[in-house]
Amino acid sequence: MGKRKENSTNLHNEKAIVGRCDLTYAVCMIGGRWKLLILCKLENGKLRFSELRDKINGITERMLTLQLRELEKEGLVKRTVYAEVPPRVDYELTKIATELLPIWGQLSNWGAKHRKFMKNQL
Amino acid sequence: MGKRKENSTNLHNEKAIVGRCDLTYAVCMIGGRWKLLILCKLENGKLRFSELRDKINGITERMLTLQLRELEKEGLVKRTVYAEVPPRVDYELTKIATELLPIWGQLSNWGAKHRKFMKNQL
DNA sequence: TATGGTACTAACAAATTTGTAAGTTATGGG
DNA sequence: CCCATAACTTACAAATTTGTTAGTACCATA
Repeated sequence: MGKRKENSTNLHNEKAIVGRCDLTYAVCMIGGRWKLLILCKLENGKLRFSELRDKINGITERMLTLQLRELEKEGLVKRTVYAEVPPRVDYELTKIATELLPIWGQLSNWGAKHRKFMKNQL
Repeated sequence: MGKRKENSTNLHNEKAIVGRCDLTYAVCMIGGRWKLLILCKLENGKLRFSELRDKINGITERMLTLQLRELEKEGLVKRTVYAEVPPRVDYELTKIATELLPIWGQLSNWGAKHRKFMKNQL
């Protein structure tokens, strides 16, 4: 997002953990505040910047841009720019990102179950 | 971890997202720097505080405490205190946490695959 | 010539998470 | 009485993420 400081313990720890653990690596990849939401919106096909912005309640253009840029770097979304005026850009999931979908389904089910479970604890 | 500020846009956004999306809810739950590592160490049974600390390279006692406390609140680990001196405390996964294990397996595989894929991009 | 729409970027501020360093508690053994 | 030990706390500082506000470029159209 902003650039990170080289030589911080923080960065060092993160690298050490992510470097060893594929699970943490995978989870870090989708760890930003809005990333999962963005990816979910793209499940059914391409969307342009403004469509994403309008579908995601509360996100600012800055945040949308930042998270899309990261997702792009990570190879999870593909960005296509059309040479038009006014500009048009669209985003879609990459192949490897779509392979996450079934896993998300399961995680999501688990989440729903956990949520109910916690409610009953009150 | 530290208490969060009521009425911040930040908190508000998080609540709104997590409130609606089971997937984000599930991912947030394991989102701290050290949480997955801790949970993984507990896969094979109970461990005491000092054992966790020693098995997790680079973690400080403060961080270990914080993350364990959250995991406990979230119902993912169970904490047991023995009335001894010096104190003894151990931690174990709860039932609902163990239901995540197969999903982690898949995510982890995906992570490994993605990592290879990215290497080949260079 | 002024306007409008789209997809951004820049500068700054606030909130949140993570790390550092130094205590604290209680008690059994010497 | 003093010390060691395990499992924490506390106060503070640094790093990182998120949010706010105000711009930018482009050119077809009015």
